[in-house]
Amino acid sequence: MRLVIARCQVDYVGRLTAHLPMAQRLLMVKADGSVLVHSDGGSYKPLNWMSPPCWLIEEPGTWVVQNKAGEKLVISIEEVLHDSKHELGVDPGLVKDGVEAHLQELLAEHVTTLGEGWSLVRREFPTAIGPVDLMCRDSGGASVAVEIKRRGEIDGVEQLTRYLELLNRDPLLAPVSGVFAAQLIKPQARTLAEDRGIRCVVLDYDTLRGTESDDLRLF
Amino acid sequence: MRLVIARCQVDYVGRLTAHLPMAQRLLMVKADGSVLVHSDGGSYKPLNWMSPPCWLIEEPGTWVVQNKAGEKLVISIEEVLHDSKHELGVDPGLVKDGVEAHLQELLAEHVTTLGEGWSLVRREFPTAIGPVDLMCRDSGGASVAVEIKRRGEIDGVEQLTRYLELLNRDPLLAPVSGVFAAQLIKPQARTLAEDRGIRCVVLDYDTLRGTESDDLRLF
DNA sequence: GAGTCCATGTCGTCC
DNA sequence: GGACGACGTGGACTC
Repeated sequence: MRLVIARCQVDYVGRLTAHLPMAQRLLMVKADGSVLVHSDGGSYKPLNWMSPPCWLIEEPGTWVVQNKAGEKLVISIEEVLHDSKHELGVDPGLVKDGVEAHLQELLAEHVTTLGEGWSLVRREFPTAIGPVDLMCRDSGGASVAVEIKRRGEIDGVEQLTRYLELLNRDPLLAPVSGVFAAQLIKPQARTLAEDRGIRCVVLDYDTLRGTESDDLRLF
Repeated sequence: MRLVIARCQVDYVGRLTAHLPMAQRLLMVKADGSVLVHSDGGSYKPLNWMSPPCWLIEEPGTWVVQNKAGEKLVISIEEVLHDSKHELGVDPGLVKDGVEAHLQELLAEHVTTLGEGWSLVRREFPTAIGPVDLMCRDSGGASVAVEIKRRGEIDGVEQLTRYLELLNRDPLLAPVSGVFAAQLIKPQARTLAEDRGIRCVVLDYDTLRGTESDDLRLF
């Protein structure tokens, strides 16, 4: 990784056109050739950048970074205040927990959270327009499609509605009802869902995990 | 801005839980207290970070960055390989061109691109669930709601569908038809749109801009 | 503050 | 490689 602090001006031409006037910034050149232009504030997003795979051509006072698609980043350098290189090696990568995939696993294992006597047909139940998170049967044997979200918003309700519309055309499955399950359900999403006859269920991640721990403790 | 190259381990606890094993990385501390942890590859997104406003408490071998919401980033430092500080000053900021807002402007000025004799009622036509990009009248005086996207995907069709459903309840406007206009329309979005009686129009940014230039040349 | 929508979104995964 | 959905989405803008 190369770190350069420089007074520079940056122009990007690609999916859009963008210009950064002359000012002092950090230029970060990663081992894969990608370049990031950071200011001393804002958030984690650089002011400008080029993602790998891309190539940096360095001339005195001008860097040109290009990718295969023809997007181009031109950096004009007026003054270099710092320039250092560092060997970091390959990163072992991030380990995450608590995301939707895990919620789905937990709920699949404890499908009775949704109703007494319910059973799981399968996770990622395939349809022509994409997989339904969980397909279940309720205690009466009726099909229920379950959409799981961390944050339940209007998009998720639309998604489940599309699935239900399609699934209910299949005479082997119909009638299929819907459950919208999320750690947090926004009021507007709840209103839309209930208006469409979709049941809303708020999930508690710790309780689901706790249930799992309890199960394990039985052995 | 402070740049530290260090062998470190990072743990984030907040909206999710994430862990980075011990390895060499760049730690960037910005003037506003925000912290970014970068590896020597990937793209512009840091492996881990804390956005401002947040506070860094530095102890020997351990940094703790926290925000008001209680999210926490704990960085355990085993070895420091580089540590430098730089005064960058405030950045003048980025100037952009070619985004959706500009597409909307251009199409609003050249609404006849959509059809002979069409006229613009208004941009950002207000509805209870959000503004419609363009409200037009066709040559016969019928209302047309236009949704503009840079990339036309399924979400955009759903959005326009919601607007149309609402607008068609208004006897003063109904019947309202829909146009889905985008620089690129994904096949699935096109299928869904046309299935719902929504017309799809592919926009050419340069042609729209060219049309504008021609107009200007007349003066 | 909540709701809504754009983004050079980026990122993973599945096909 | 393309399509699709999640994201610690972030950020801007409206009400």
